[in-house]
Amino acid sequence: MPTDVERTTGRRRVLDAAAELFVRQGYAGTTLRQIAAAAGIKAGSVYHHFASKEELFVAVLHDGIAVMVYAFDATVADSLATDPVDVRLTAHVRAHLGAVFEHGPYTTAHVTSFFNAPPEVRATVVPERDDYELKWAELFEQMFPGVDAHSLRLRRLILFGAMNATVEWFDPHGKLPLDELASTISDQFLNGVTHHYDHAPTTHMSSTL
Amino acid sequence: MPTDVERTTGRRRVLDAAAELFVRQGYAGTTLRQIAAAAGIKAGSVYHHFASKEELFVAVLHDGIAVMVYAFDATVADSLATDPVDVRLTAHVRAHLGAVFEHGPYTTAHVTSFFNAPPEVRATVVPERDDYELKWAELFEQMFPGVDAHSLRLRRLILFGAMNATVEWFDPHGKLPLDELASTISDQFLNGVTHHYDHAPTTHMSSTL
DNA sequence: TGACGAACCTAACAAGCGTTAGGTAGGTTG
DNA sequence: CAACCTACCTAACGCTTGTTAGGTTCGTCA
Repeated sequence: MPTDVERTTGRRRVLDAAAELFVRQGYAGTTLRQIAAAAGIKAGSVYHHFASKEELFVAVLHDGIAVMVYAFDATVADSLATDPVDVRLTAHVRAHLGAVFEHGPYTTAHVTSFFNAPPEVRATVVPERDDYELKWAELFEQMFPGVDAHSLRLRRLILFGAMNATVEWFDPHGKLPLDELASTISDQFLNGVTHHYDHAPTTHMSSTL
Repeated sequence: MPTDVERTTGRRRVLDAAAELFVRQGYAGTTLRQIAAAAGIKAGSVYHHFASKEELFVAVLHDGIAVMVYAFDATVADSLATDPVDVRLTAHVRAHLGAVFEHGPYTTAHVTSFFNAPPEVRATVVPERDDYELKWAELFEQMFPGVDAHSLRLRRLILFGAMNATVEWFDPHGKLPLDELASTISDQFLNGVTHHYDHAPTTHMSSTL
């Protein structure tokens, strides 16, 4: 039973192997010899497909964002602006998590190893990253028209943090379905914990010691 | 005007320098020569204080957790179990963020470079990490007594994700005060966005295209 | 005064790193 | 058939890495 890496060939196989290793070990922590071995070739042969380790890494990050952008756009195309906010948000959260957990290690690699990457590498990917963030910003403006821009940005970053941090604990092959995770995060974002078990928001719900 | 690193001496100075570099570059991306240079000594001299790079890194992570635990316990001591939930949660969120942004780079280093660290290093710190998580788990059980354990764990992980991800975008020297960030995250967690600008939760708030 | 330890230095080590040059096997195309 | 391309290999390069051994400086303390 071949793994995803073993099924593919050539350039794509190197990318797959690299992404998987970058996820766990980061950019600096992953060697070209490790990548080559995981792809079933020798280290020098990597240079037939990529000019440098840095270029390979950038290609992985690039693909990671592309998956996210595609998932976002597909969701926009699938949903109506007249849909209830909770339905729309859940769909987009689901799409983002789907990009992270269901489309290979590319998006995951982006989430876990972008921050620690060398500045030159980060600079290359920042514009694409901003594009994706802008999509969400516009979605939020549409969904929450009354809220001021600063506060809305803050809330959006909080949601992003919650979504991306799932890579550190969520197991896509575990008991909890991705759909459920998505709707929980969406519900949590819109209504909070309080709403869920007690209808008096915010004040004095537990007086037990 | 000496920086924090320049003020201290010896072992502590090495730790400070190391933590600061680990934050930005991760474990593998940071060299002993960089650390030594930032601490104002030579690479070989680091071994007078630490037996290996790994031990130095573990020491940084250890201190990072210690700061978090201390902040948590201090908050418990300062607040009453009869306080409203929002007050208690805000205080704990504030304490966690304070640990990250106001007590040197130790906790930040822990947040940004734990995941990518070599497995042996992670294994060393996991028990201490679990202790801290357990404190939060118990706090949550106290604050939200009606909610089932699985759901509560999920919500807690979502909050953790939101809090820890702030290291990637929040500027402690910027316009937004840490207090405000803390109360926003706390409010977001308890009540959600919806509650904030519209009292009809969850359904159909925007019908604009 | 002299012994001692803490804090640091210099100089080097083996191993591993990213990278390169030049070569080979096999398929495709004129 | 010859030319060429793609996909790899071998073998090495210069450099950096974590680490070590052996020395120096300097304050403390008996």
